Amino acid sequence: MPNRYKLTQSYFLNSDVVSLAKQLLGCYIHTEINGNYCSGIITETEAYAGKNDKACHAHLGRFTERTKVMYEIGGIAYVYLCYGIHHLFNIVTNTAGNADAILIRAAEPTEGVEHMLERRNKLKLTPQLTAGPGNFSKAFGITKQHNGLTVTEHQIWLSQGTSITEKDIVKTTRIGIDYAEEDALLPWRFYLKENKFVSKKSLS
DNA sequence: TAGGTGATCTTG
DNA sequence: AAGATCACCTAT
Repeated sequence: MPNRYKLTQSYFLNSDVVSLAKQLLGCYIHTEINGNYCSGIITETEAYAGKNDKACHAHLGRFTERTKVMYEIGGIAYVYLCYGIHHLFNIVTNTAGNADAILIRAAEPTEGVEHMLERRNKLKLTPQLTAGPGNFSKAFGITKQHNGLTVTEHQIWLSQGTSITEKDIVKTTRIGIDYAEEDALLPWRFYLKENKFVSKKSLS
């Protein structure tokens, strides 16, 4: 694996979840699960801004068995089951009590593609192998059993990537949150403009 | 474009 | 205790 700087917990304590969601683009994500090492470049993220965001599971301080890890200190995983099938991977950010999180929606594979293909039951590397939050998590081997684990040590960790500038980033609305009324219009989904490993290109 | 899928949450 | 909901994906 390339020698890169691992992102430490302090990186995830940023109180500006929207700007951090952008900064994660271009960073590497690594997993080593059941001995299978994989890595990829993060290409698509969404920001969820805690209690004041109608699209966030922690909106209005909702505190349940499922959402409780969102209130912990930044730098841990929030993984939950969506539509009965998909394990969606989020990184909790900010200091404890804020419940901010960033959904990782897609990545471009760099290492361990054979493990991704096997987990996804595919033969060829195509964008849909790792684009879309359910596909991404499955390819990288992330499941609900990683809920609450740090993303700065073993099993799941991130490292610095190439620097990305504003002009490389598309900002658009988040997906699948029509119930969030006016917050559904916030441009809090970010992806790398020239990258094919993205779940859904915005119109225009 | 519709249907599968099942944990989670809300309501009665 | 039951029904609605859901940060999605795949194949017709």
